[in-house]
Amino acid sequence: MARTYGGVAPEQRRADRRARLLTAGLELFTSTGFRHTKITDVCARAGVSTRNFYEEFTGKEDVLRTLHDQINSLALAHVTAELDKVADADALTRISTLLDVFIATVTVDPRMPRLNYVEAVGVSPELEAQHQVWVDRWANFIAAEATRAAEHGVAPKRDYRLTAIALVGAGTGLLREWQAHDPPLPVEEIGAEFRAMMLSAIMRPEKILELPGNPGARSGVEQSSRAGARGDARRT
Amino acid sequence: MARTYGGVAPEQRRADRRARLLTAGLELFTSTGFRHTKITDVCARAGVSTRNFYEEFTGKEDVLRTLHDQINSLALAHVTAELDKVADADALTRISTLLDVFIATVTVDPRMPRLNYVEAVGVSPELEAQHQVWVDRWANFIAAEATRAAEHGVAPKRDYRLTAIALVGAGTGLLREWQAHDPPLPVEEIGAEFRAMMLSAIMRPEKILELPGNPGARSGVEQSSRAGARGDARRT
DNA sequence: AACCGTTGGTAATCGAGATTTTCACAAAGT
DNA sequence: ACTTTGTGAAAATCTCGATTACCAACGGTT
Repeated sequence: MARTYGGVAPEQRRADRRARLLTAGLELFTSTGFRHTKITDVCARAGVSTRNFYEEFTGKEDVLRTLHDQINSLALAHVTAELDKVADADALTRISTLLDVFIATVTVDPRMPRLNYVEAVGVSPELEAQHQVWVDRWANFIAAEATRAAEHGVAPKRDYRLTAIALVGAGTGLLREWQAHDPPLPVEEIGAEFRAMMLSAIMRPEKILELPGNPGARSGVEQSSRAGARGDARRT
Repeated sequence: MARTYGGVAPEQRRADRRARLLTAGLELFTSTGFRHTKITDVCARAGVSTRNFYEEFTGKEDVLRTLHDQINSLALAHVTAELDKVADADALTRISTLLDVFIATVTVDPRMPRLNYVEAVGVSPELEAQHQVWVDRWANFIAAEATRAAEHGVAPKRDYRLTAIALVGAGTGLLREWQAHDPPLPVEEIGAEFRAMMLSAIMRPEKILELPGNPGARSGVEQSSRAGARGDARRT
């Protein structure tokens, strides 16, 4: 067993087919849409037989999950690499770096945000779990940098977990719009907005605003539990 | 034609079935997941035959689109109603109101954000278009309030379109996490975070930060077009 | 009370696409 | 050259769910 075929090792041939399937999947999922792409379409475009498909993946979703992971991993790798290079820069520079590299990486190819933020949503519990994991990772990243900024005295010392989650959401929203809009939104403006929002969210004072006399909105709409509605979220 | 059956007019019976189908759809789409719910499931739970189903809807997606629209419309109605009540309050109070009412409305039932931000994503071009329309509406709303704040001198005069889109994304992200997390995130903290982020994003100065000497990240990663990387996005 | 038009539920059809199996070939070892 | 075995294409099967068609029941009408 394990002979070399066609000049290349079987391992290599396998890897090639797998790579081609992933490429085809990325292309079709983001154009036809995941729901409407058939396995045979992917196989046809990749030049791979269905038999080989099932040798590599358990089904369509498996391909999607792999792509989703790949894209996030790629971005994370780029970000960590850059962050290492500016290991001892000031905190705000590091945050800007994190963000610039992230945006730069995923906007290289509009199919990446499309797959990550549109096609891979609401497909299966497994994929939702995977999404959850990545949101956590990115949020932790952001929170860690924010904490660092706080230690350097350029941001207040507080819990940044929710802020980080909201920032991940902001980035997701911007990128989803970016890839959907026609005419396309300029990448530079997306990046600038994301950066400004992140910096202002991190550097903002604990109490943004003490509402005068009338404290916020209060009326007809049935409201579940409205404690802490004046911005006094706090931990510990 | 048009007799009264079972005591009620046929119109009424139709409307009832339609309503029951929508309720069943909301329940099943958010538990089983849209992909994996079958039309017959919806019919069974609603106590409606497939024949009647096709009298009301063209298919599963039609139900989903209707629900998506309903939820957004509900939230918008609540928000505009409240905003009218504080028509001449100061700008920041209005913004807080907008936000509080929105959060209060959609967190009444976790199935709403689940359907809106998870199940209804990446299903079909039509649904994506509908999503786009709603993002635009909400973003315009936010941008209008921000502009109002600027006119009152509590925020800089600038273009708030992208900021508004990012804020919509932030809200989406927070709510998606909220409905997915176990143990659940406290609603009050979500609201507080969203409000703080919105206020700091709107009130932030034009130039958040002039990067010192080394201007941001620049290196290995291939970058598409990096003009404006120092935050000089501007219109007109 | 018999009739007719409308309505609803059930059961059959129909089609699409995923998964498996078969078959022929090609390449390596002997 | 011959056998053996991995490999790929295509065809066959097989399952599932959407859609349609049919039949029964019901209520008002005469």
